[in-house]
Amino acid sequence: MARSTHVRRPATLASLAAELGVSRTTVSNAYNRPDQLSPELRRRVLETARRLGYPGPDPVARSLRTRKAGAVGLLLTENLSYAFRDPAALGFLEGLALACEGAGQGLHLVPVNPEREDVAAVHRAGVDGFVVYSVPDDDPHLAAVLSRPVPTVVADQPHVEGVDRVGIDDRAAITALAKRLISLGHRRVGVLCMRLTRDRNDGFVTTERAETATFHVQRARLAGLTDAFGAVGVDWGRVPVVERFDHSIASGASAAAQLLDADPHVTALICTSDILALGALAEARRRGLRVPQDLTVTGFDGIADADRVGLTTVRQPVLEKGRAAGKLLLASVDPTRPREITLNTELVPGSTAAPPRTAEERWFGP
Amino acid sequence: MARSTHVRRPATLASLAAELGVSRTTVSNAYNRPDQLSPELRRRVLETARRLGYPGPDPVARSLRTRKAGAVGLLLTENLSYAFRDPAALGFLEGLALACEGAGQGLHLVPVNPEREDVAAVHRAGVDGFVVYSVPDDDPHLAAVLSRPVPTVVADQPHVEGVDRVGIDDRAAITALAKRLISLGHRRVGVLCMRLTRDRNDGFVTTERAETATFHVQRARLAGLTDAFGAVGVDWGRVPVVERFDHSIASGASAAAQLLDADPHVTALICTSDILALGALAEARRRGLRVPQDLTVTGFDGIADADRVGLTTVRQPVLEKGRAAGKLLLASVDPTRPREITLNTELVPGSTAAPPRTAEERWFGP
DNA sequence: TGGATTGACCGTAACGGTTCAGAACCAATT
DNA sequence: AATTGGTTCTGAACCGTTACGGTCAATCCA
Repeated sequence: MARSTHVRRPATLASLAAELGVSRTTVSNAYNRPDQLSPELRRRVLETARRLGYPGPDPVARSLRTRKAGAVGLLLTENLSYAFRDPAALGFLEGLALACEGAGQGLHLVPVNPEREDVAAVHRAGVDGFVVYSVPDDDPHLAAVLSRPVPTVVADQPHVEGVDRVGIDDRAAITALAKRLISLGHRRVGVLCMRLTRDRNDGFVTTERAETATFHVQRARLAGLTDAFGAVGVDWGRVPVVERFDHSIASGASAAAQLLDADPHVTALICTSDILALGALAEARRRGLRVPQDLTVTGFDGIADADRVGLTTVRQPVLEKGRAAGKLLLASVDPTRPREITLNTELVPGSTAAPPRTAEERWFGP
Repeated sequence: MARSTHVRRPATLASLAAELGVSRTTVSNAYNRPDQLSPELRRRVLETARRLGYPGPDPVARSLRTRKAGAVGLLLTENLSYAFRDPAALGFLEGLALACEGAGQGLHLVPVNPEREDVAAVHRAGVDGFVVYSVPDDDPHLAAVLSRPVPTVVADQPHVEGVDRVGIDDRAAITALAKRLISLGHRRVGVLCMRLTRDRNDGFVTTERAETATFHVQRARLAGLTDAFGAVGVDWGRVPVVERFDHSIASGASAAAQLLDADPHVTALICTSDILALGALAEARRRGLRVPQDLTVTGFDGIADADRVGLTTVRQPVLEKGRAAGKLLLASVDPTRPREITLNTELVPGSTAAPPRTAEERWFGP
């Protein structure tokens, strides 16, 4: 297989037109509106194009003129590469890709380094709109996106007034999970959560920090837990909450260790993500704690691996979320579209939650 | 959090300049070359910009002028959404994203429908170059990519003269695996392979079809097997090869079933991908065949799930491949760059390969 | 037959920037 | 006093295309 010869970049629509002795409009029409010129002339145009090595209208110039880039930008909190490792993000991406594909739109992943505040990449992206996936309230990249005159849809977080959004009711979802644990008898629980702010803070979380977290989703989930346990008289100020900046199984394990070391009497570890919960399970195993007999562990998201190990969790429709975000964005011209989509979640009973052992059982076995 | 007021689209670099009574050049410099104007004036420019709701230089117009889009295009065979499900593709994507990120380049996923021959999306993508991942020799989208005057790197397949490429030595890699099976004593083997052409052909593969497959990688792998088994006198024409269009565990299972139904005496199933091999394992389990005692199964790729089940396979560095492709593309200006990168593979012994049972063992147990 | 319609094509004006070669000005040096 | 150098800003060309509003001749219809 040989590659066709490559002219350096001489041919343009204008040069083609000159060569043919027709107007640029006509050449343009040959490509974009075949019905606007005779088949014979069109054939000649296309053939001359081939002969001159003209690759067809330049996409960038076209975009400038038509004010359409044919692509949707995607902004993520994490490094791009991270998105390909986190199952929930991946599901979202798949759904978004599906929507884009359906509309013939490209998907432009914007390269941002979450550590640095370099916002230039956002300004450089030639896109017709942005989907912003799960970033903190004060993300400078988000601000840069919003400053651009293109429609934007936020997925999950944050809530921004006047900006379309798709997500779930995190607070209600985790409240339902908490109520289940409460009805099982758990009162002394611990919480593992994902990062609450842009700054790293691996360790225990004060009530104030929990309430002022700039990651809305985490804030809402913690608030949901406060709701549920507060309603049955648990003093939330005394509930240990451990935060981890990195979202990984190893983080979950170390957070669980830190929490269990500090408070060995907790009967349940409530994790705000499945990944953290998988880490907690690993740590429990390492300590010889049986789940759920000795310790209840719950997650959030409903990823495949959670399913595999029978994790008690909340399933959210991540793929559907991605697709909804894409559709919402692509429907931006339609003033009757919904401005906010809240998807349903589902409690997954799993097998990692059970009633806590009584004091007696603790000492004498079940 | 409230969104800043949004002007419809009045402000442009020119209007800003007019408002300020300076030239467009100066406004442009305020954004791109701060050292070219006094700090005071720059401050005024930026402040007026904010006041007028000017979002900064339009990325598309800038791209037109500078001839840089700041993004790399990625072309895949499958639907975009598929890429997020196939572990090998995912690893590649992660590596590619890493490379792009490092260079501050966006990653533009081109939406192609492999069923249709709609090549327009390729022409519409405003990118500085393309990475083409694993497409058939005769893919029209690839042809469209090559017709564009931008650098291109092909990953895996096909081999195109004059086009940079990164991949592995599929033929040698699978030959090594085959030799291992041969040394274990396998002579009667079956093969499960991925699609060989753009057309669906679920079923047995003739020698001719294998040799003329338009998916170069599959062709090379089958050829590698022919090499190895031919060398020990196995008549390759008699070796059953089953092809599946869809790449999924279910496909692997059904292909294994089809093969085992037709030839129950094979002692090993050689699969050209781990996914297919996982399906073969499932089918073996369903039939009550113990692996590796009753049946040897091998894969190719070295995905995480293969590792988990101890599959005998060939590991290829998918992430590294993606990164190499990205780097190669981004180094296109450098004439001393390598034009082709062949990465190393590694035989993973695993635990799904063992010597075949003898006829006696078959009847009387091991 | 004559007015209206249609088909095929064209000229001009954007689209919104960047770039480069200077101009204007001022201070310092020769 | 003339030269040099540096800073700050400008004018005009250019990037390659498509939208818009035509022109002009051929065809249609009653």
